[in-house]
Amino acid sequence: MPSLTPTGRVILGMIALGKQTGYDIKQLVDKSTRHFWSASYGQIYPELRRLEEQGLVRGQSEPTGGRARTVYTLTPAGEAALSDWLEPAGEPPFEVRDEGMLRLFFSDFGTPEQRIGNLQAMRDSHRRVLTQLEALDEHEDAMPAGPHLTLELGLGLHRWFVEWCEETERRLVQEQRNDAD
Amino acid sequence: MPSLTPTGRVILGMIALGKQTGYDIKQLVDKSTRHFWSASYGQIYPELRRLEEQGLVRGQSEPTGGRARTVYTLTPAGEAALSDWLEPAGEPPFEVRDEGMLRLFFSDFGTPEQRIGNLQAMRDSHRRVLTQLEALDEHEDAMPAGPHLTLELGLGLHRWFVEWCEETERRLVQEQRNDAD
DNA sequence: AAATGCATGTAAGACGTTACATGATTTT
DNA sequence: AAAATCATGTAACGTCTTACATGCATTT
Repeated sequence: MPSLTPTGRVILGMIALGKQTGYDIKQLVDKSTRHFWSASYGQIYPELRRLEEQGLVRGQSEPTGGRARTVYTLTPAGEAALSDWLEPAGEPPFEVRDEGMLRLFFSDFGTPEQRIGNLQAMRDSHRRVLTQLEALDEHEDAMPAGPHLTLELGLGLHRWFVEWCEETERRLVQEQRNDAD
Repeated sequence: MPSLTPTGRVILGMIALGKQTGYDIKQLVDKSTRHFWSASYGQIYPELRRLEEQGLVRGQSEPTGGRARTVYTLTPAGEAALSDWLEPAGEPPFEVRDEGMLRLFFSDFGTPEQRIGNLQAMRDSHRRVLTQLEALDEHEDAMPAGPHLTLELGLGLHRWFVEWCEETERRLVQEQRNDAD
């Protein structure tokens, strides 16, 4: 049996959470896991069909009026696959792709102003994510423990990032002033 | 003129830093940017040729004894492209793919032990990265400001992660005890 | 003599986004 | 009547990893 693809993992979980259509799944991904795990329609719909072929989900046509609609549920095999995957296993893949950091890394080839500008751009982008996460945090009470944990983690992480950028910016500005003397 | 591909960006910068061969570039990527920007041989070698076609780098054959070796340098156009890209521009792409967090997110479908186990696995993986970064930090003095900044950022980030995991683990264990009463 | 490091490369496939297309339903 | 939302899907393209293959040079 072929193992779950990356997008397959999130889909299975989202169906377990009660999301029924590809559209629903995408909505929730954008709202809740986007900051550490994203997915696009171009992945979701084909993957749903693959999961069905593998017998992990079952889709039933349930139109809303004249609008086509396929509702998915987990099969017992799907529940088992989700359960298996939830078992802690070695180092879980962790990846970051941060172009702001890459610009910082090569910032010796630019001006001090560019370096600080890039730092500010990073700060702004983390602030923006933070604002979005803070909006979600207001329905905190209606949230299961798992989603709540990752929300807290995201909030803490981006707050830390913003602070680091601010602190570093102050330090660089200070150093620049000292050099001017 | 076609814009720089993701891998193209890091290659151009690495050549500017004095790395001459595909092999050298890969070594430095693994040592220094891996934690926020990775690249594989399968990308690097073809991309070097594309960059040459675009006139951004120039390759010259400089064998070491009987061993083939191609040494790359930036052309003026390549320097300009690097310089352009270094200019702060909007929100720099930032992506995280964290399977540990995804497991946490769905942890309501598992046992409390699994949740804690996954938290510990996350902690361990961040500790491992931390150890690697700390080893690099010892040659701190010989490091340009840019690379030094990103190293500090990586150290702080993974330290924060480890602490968050530890703190959360304590809290979860505590709650589990309370529930047992 | 063997192991490690230097050096280059490719083929296959997995993974992903973007942009486009379509049309019904609900809200304003 | 228009705009927003619900709902599904595909084609093209871009990107990336993995696994494999090759062979010289240097160190042990």
